[in-house]
Amino acid sequence: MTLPTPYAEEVLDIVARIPAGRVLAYGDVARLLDRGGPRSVGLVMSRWGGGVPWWRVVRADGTPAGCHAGQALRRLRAERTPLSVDGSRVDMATARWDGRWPARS
DNA sequence: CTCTTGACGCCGG
DNA sequence: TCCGGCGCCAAGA
Repeated sequence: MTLPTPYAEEVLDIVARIPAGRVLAYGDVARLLDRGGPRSVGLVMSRWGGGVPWWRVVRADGTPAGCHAGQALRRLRAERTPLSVDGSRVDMATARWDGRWPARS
């Protein structure tokens, strides 16, 4: 297991800040960093995503990525992330994080 | 420097 | 809605 590259550190930092109950698409992370692309982010998550809330990063259409789909859906549901009616994907329209901290009461 | 590899995104059909 | 195809970008060989 090689150490995270500087770019990877930036990606992981963003992911670590996603509030519970909200999500980001791979492409969103890249745009917030204003660097790289969706695939680069995916590559980082596959190698070093284990230390951050990886289930809060999903595809642009709201479906969790790859082999962890089942696990991800479980966790998302557990933290009350808005899901589609059939529960198979995240409701991106309401769950997408804008990069700002949640409004507190 | 070139080529390949992905937990991706978008645009048709 | 569900595919297929092409573009995308960091990393490593």
